[in-house]
Amino acid sequence: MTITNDELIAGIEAKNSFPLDQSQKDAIAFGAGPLLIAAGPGTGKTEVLVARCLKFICCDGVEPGSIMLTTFTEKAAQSLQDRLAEAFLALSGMYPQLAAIDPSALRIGTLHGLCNDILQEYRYTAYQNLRLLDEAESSLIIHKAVHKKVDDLGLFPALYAQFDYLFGNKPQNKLSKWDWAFALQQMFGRVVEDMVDRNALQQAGGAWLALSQASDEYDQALTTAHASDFAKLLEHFRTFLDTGQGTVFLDGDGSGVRLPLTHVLVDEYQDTNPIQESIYLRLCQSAPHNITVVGDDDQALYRFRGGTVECMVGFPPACQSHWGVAPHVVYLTDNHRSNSDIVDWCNDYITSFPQMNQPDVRIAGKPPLNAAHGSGQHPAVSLIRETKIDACANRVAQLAADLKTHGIIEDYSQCVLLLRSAKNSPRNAGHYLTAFENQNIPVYNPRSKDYLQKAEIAQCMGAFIRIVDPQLSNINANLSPSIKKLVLGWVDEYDTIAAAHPDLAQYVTRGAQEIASKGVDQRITPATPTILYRILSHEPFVGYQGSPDTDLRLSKLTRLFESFCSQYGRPLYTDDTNAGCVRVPWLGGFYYGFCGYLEKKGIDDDDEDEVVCPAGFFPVMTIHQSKGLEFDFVFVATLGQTVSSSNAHHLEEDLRPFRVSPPGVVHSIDDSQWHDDIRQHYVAYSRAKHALILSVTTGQLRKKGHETASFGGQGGTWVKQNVPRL
DNA sequence: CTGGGTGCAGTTTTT
DNA sequence: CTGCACCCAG
Repeated sequence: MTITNDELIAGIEAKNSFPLDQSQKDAIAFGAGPLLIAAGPGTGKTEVLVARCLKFICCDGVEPGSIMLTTFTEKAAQSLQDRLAEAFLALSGMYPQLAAIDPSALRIGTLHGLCNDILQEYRYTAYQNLRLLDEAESSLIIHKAVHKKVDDLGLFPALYAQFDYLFGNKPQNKLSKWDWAFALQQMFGRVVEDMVDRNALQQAGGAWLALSQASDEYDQALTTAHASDFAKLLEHFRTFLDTGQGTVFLDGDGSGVRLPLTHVLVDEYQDTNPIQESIYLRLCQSAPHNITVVGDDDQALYRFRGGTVECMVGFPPACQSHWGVAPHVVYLTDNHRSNSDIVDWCNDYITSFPQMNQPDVRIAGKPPLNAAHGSGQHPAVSLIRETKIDACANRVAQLAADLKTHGIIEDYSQCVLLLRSAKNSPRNAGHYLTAFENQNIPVYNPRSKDYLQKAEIAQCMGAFIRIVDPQLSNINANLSPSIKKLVLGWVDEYDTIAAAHPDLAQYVTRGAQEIASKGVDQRITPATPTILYRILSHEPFVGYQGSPDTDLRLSKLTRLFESFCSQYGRPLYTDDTNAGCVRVPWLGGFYYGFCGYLEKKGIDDDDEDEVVCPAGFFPVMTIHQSKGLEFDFVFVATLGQTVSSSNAHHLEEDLRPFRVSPPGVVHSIDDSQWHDDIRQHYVAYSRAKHALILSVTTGQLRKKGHETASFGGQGGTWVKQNVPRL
């Protein structure tokens, strides 16, 4: 029924048609107990994780239903699932004895997804009939319900005094309700994700007590709304694990109906947060603690959402203190991605900073990357340097065009331009986008699209406003200029298309008339979200259907609007005192709450397809987006920024003394802001296969190693090689 | 190449 | 308010 480890390795190698290196084999074949795989960029960590999972199933005879495999994003989970299925298919073709195995019972997904499934599956009482809120919906609840409670309790001054960094530089008297809502949301999330002890907060008094009281109000609001947010989901799951039902989940029911959970594999462990760490350690509490964690401590990018590399760096001591065993550690160092000059450069870069050589910053004993490929003929790491950004941008675009005309690349999608922010503004992608346009190079930049300016959104919102507030009489002086501008822009957009779409115009006018004809406090039909759906059932919206972008954008809008309506009341009523007018408080909520959220936070376009970049286009993306990807020619720009701390750094530090389980590894804000900035550059630089080209202005280059993380810790003296002109 | 002044714009993102 | 791009003077 099973195969040997050697057969498995041979099978994987035959499928890939290239051999695995020795550390990859070691990682795949390691037996029972905790395993830490420290995998540098391009070392095949996903391959190893998939193979190790197959080893459990095909060699050790572990029931697939006893294995849990988690990753960080939905997209990564999907790709893991695909690769596992593909590899298993190949293996069972080679080894017929595997045919009896059904790998579909394996639990693969994001931790959030799996926790949600399991809690539903076990009908966990505290999680029954709860609606899982996305970030926007949770903001709306805080804006609507929690803000006022916190204000009534008089907690704002204490909270502002302690958490002023969450408000930029705004003085307290200038803060809007949304400023508070977003700040509170960050605090609440952090309290849960860092497993902060509420009792300890209470006893500390002052701002800490205020935070604890505010968090209670949020909990109350969630209970009232029968809802949970992402962080609370994990909290529920963590609690569940210590209940009787949780014991059944962990140990099985003995009858074989519920299988015990015996093997856990975690990808991207460097981005794990404390509550996730606690879940993983609890899942593997039974000996022999079969947990495999994979990641690269040098590529941690997600501190802003609670991830702390310290979980990964501190994994060996955590195993030691929880279970009294040290994990086996395997380093994957053979880089199969980049030309050896780039590998050398990356090794130099990451080690050139004294900050990275402090203890407990990187995993102990981590060797440098080892290039599996040789170097090419052309310079692999080079510099485009001009005095101004637009000149840099022109040279990048020129070089891209030249690469294409000289046949060095076949398609622009073999390249990428990496930036911290891909927004279309002069500070960010702006100059580059114009330069590409001038060279007639088509650009793929999903993050530069501005959702709210899209015609279909504007037309739909404009039509809705013309129904509920036809004279725009509730857009008063108190509404902030930016919200007003957004809303009036929508109405304009609708007005200009109304004549060309008489059916829609008629529906809108009739709707408005119907409201106008009602007396005070009359119910308006249909239900509020339905009005939006009816608008969308007319032209031009019907004609938009079938375009995936547009569909997705509109469905995002309707989902958010529904959630707004469930908070602010539906159906609509006419006002108590003004006949023929929608309730003024509702309109206030609509403009300040709903439109305010859209204005302040914006909405992102989803990139729906699996393709990284469509053929023929030159991709422009954020470094975050590029994580896990590779490109032949990598251009990196927006370099040279001063290293600075984020809200996440401060919240993490402020709440650390109150954590249920204090972290084993701690760094000061001054240090960790450097670590994070260096890691971000490292991710960017290590994407390149054939060539890495830095695009910098002389001004940016003037900053020395002690001012910016962009150019290495020795004052950037090793960035010498100018890119040759073709 | 560097010091210093002016004017303007204003992160990253996943569940 | 801060920090970056850009400009000018030496």
